[in-house]
Amino acid sequence: MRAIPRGEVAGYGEVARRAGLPGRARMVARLLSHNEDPTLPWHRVLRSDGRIAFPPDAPEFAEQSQRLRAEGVRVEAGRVRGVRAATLDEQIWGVPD
DNA sequence: GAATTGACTCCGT
DNA sequence: TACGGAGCCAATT
Repeated sequence: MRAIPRGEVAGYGEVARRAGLPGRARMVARLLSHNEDPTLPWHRVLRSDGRIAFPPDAPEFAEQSQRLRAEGVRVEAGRVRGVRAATLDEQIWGVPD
């Protein structure tokens, strides 16, 4: 997850796969929900459809959007624009699959 | 050990 | 793009 460059994002599934745990997207989500490490760029992790995983009324939603925008990522109504959310495996790790 | 519960994903409408 | 349904995995009840 820390390998995700500033200003880029990745999906839960992507992260799980790169961690050697295909199909464990929910596990990643669970880890994040319990994570306490402030240096972990959790805000760069989105759902497969490129949207923020929180409901728009959740306080985390605002925080994540803000953090992303602070990195130059365009966020509109909980959806991330300008970055491939589900398939930048290659873009990040140079793995063509 | 069955039922429930998510910061999930895929597919058909 | 939005919805609903089914599948999924691990932790919790």
